[in-house]
Amino acid sequence: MDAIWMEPSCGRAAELRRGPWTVEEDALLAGYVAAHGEGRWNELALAAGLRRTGKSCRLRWLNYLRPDVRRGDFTPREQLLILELHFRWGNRWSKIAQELPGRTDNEIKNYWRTRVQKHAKQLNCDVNSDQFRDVMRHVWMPRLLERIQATSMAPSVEHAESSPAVYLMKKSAAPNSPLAGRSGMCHSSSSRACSSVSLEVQFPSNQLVMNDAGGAADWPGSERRGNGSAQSDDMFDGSWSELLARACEDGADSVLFPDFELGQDTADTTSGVWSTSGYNSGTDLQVLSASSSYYY
DNA sequence: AAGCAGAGCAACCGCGGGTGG
DNA sequence: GCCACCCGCGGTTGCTCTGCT
Repeated sequence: MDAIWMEPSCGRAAELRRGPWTVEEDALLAGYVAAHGEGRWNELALAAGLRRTGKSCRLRWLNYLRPDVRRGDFTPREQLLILELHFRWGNRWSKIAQELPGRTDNEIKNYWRTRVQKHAKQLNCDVNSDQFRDVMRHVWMPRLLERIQATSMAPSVEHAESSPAVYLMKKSAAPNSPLAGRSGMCHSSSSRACSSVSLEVQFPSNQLVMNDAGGAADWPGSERRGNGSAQSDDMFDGSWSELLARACEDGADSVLFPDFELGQDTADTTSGVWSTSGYNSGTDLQVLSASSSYYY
């Protein structure tokens, strides 16, 4: 890189290194943190003999070296949670990351920017527009729920028992709901599109720690990138993007979204009623979980 | 095979909040 | 109350890899 590496024994103030971390630097940092713990990053950088800023050390540790950091594609559950929490908190990446064990704010932020914003751009929608939010609420999120449910129902899938307890029921919007109160939400001039979706997904405590990307292999338009070892679970890929493009171009009223009616009583033992038919029938949706309630 | 463009991700930067002197 | 320092967060940049032509 452009910076100069100097031996730690050199007494002079050395050039600070920038750019990608080397294996040696990683080992130094990880070893020092293991021995002395996190925090006081500037002091740590000096004591460990790293020619890095404290900020850089902290970032490297949190985003890469931390033992519990989890890598790989986001599962449908994680995608749904990201969408859900972004509705609630906006670009509060670190806050969102707290709800996804093993995932970093940087990773989530990158996901949002590379996947979600990319597709918003493809649809000629602003990612923060009500139009795009409606598409996410009424198309993407139900589809994710469907996939989560489908995965949990597959008897041969190893993680079937870890499916989230997802309930969905029709519910009127909470009066104090920020989303319900947002002006311009009814872009399609349809009152049914004004439904304020309260989504809520409960994950078993161990759920997000495991790599449960199974079941995504045959999703149409799934793309491979990077080392090619992972297959995307991106719900916006391929034909789905085309559908959404039509939705944005024509307006929700003129597009028949798939009816993600899933059979009742067909899921795991925790399954209740879940259907997006509320969208078509003019009622609001709510996903309930056994743990807490999210109201918009 | 080479060049190009786009996607994804790691890392950096600037700012604001918190804390201690 | 003020200042300096540290930490954490969100936004941005730039490098690397892949696929396409």
